[in-house]
Amino acid sequence: MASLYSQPGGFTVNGMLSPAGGGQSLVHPGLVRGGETAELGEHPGHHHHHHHPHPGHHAPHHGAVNSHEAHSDEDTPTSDDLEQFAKQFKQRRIKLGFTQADVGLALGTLYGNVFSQTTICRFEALQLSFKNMCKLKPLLNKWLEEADSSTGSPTSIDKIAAQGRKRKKRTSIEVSVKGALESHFLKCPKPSAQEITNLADSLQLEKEVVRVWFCNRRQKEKRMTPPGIQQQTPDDVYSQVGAVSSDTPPPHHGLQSGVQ
DNA sequence: GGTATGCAAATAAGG
DNA sequence: GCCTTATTTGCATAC
Repeated sequence: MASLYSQPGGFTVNGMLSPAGGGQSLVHPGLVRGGETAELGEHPGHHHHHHHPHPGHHAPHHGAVNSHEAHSDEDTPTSDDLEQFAKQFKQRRIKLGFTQADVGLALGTLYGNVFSQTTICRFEALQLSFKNMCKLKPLLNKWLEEADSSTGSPTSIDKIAAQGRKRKKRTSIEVSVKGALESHFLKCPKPSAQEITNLADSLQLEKEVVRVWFCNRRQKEKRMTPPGIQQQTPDDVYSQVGAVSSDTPPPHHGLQSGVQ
């Protein structure tokens, strides 16, 4: 019973109707299909081979990514399909006079989940993971149909929307509060439930927010300090000889999509 | 004004 | 229930 999220009924917990702001961000790269490399992602001045707008030819799953569930209508699109769609989507969207934020909001009226301008932006720029792109494509496609089938007549795509938000609104933690959390983290990276409760209470934050903050903070810590790495300053080098690993793995953990 | 993007909340999935 | 890891998503703000 705990719908601690914004109730799809009326008001939201913290800001009410989203100011429609929002950007999105993620990071990189490109859609990488299950295991094959997709040349999506970036193309700073490069070639373009547009071929086949041709249905009938499906994704060449390499028999690895093959799913067997819910593929009612569409199979997994290929990276080309997505690229194609994204481009066309953006073009139409603009032609119809809608902004990315408009679309994000409209998705809320159509489906119940609102998306931010950021997400729409990233979709258009192919900056979401392949899987994520596949998930959003149908929604955007539907909006597109809805939108241009009714050119001229404002249908339902523009309303207050934002009613059935499923995702909790992102909490903005004040700088001073962050500082407090940070100092607690240094003392104790893994506080008990009780400690979290106390901390949440004193900082005037929801317990869940504090718990998640610590989880995320720990993740960040790991990213910053991959195992096998000796955080050593140039000076330490001299005194640490032969102490540990002989090499220094790159501090970067850039995988395909995810870590930032 | 919209749009892009860095940092990081919130979520998903397996323990 | 909470943790971890991987990922999705958006606030805030720079273009």
